Amino acid sequence: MTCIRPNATKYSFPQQNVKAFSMLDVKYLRENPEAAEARLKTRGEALNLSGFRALDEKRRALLQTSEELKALRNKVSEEISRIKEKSQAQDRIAEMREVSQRIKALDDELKEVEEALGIFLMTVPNLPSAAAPVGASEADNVVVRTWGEPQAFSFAPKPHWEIGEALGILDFERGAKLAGARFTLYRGAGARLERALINFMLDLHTGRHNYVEMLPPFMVNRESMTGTGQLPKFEEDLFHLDGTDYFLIPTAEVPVTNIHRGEILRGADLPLRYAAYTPCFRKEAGSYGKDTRGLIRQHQFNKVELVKFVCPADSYRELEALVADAERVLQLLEIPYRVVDLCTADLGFSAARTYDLEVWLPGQNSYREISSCSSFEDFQARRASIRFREDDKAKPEFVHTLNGSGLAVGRTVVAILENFQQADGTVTIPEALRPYMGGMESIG
RNA sequence: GGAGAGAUGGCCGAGUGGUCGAAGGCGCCUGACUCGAAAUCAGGUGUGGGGGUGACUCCACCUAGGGUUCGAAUCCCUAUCUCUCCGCCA
Repeated sequence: MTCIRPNATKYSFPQQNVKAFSMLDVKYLRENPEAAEARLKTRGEALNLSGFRALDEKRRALLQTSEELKALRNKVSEEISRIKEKSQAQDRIAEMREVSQRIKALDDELKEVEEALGIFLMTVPNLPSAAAPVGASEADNVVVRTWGEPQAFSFAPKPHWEIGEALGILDFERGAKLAGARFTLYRGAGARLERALINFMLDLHTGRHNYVEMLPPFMVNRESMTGTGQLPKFEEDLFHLDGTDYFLIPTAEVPVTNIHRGEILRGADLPLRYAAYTPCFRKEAGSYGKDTRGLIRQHQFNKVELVKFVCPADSYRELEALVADAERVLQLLEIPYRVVDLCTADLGFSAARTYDLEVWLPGQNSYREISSCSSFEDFQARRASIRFREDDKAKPEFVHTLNGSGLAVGRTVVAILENFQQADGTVTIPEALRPYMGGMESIG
């Protein structure tokens, strides 16, 4: 049983040099610019590192000059302190006044260079894992395995919005009245079904998969959004609360990964596995025509998220286990799905490797994403400064972070309605879920 | 929302302009003693960034960001967070 020992887990909470944080390893970029450019190119990122290298060199030159002057100032200031009669130190004080001014000028310039460097580095996506299939588009994703047989219907299966409306459990019109497009009102057994799924998933992951349940804030600050990679590049996808610096979370990944921002964890405590239910809020900018009907693409939806902090050596074994944990939900619910290995071109900004779970939706005669499980390697750990010490004497190293949906709840409702619909318009409730539905066997 | 107090290393806690990266204690590591352990004694014990093949060396960091000064943990300003009291509230 994994358990949280706050005092043991929180090995230390250092003041971190947040402004110097880098997303990709600066040393790696400095020493292997061609390799980095080539790998980024596989994800469609045409990047020229020459500007970066020029800035990097300028930074080091400025730093050296500034530090030499600081060493001088420290030395002379100490001499001044030893002189009893300050009138005898006037010339040196004047000299140091000038040195200080030069230092100030150098540091101002250095700050500008570091800001430019920071802005550049913050917007460079992660390097794809060497294991990720190289591809040019979504079409090059690789289906790794398929589970379950899409059932043959003796009638034309309906899309979930028709089923839900007919049963009186999904009300899209009133959702739109209350808030707008892409909002839905759940009613009666529909609301119960959503809640049952949340509890079912959390119980499974905490009870059988050894995750610790978390219930984080649903809005976070800018630092947290930057730590996981949503900012600075994707601000237009986020809901921001006017007059504050809070953002509504687009996924529990953000608050849960940032739980350990700025911390040094104990190697013995790894891996840490957290499960969290949260609503998720997304602007869905740029998807105007897509999935306008039904629950597939909402501004607000529920999700149970799995997050792991692991030793780099265990990273990919833990990713496979994470995928298996998410798959288990669909297996218990008896919903056919397939696992897709995303190609380099389809990877998200922060991800190094991603498996998507796609459920079969008979109402749409296609597989649709219901979970996305990724390893970020040390990308988020660098941004958020999350490290661990192998043992008490070891140097801190960056952890690897992983996360995956386990699962998107609204889309699971979609999958249940469409896969378990009956000819008479009712929907059978999967057996595993019935205890969570007060024993109800079917809706309608 | 109003009034006040505070934020120092893994933890506790000193420090109000110079030799302070920071006393002391606790914890931890190494060594001595021991059959072993405890106790005791001695030494050590932060992070990041430059430079050097290396021994090593320099710089920065006392919540964060500015300022004053030859010199700032220490003085000034701002922000954040914590605590106390009042008001309000699930």
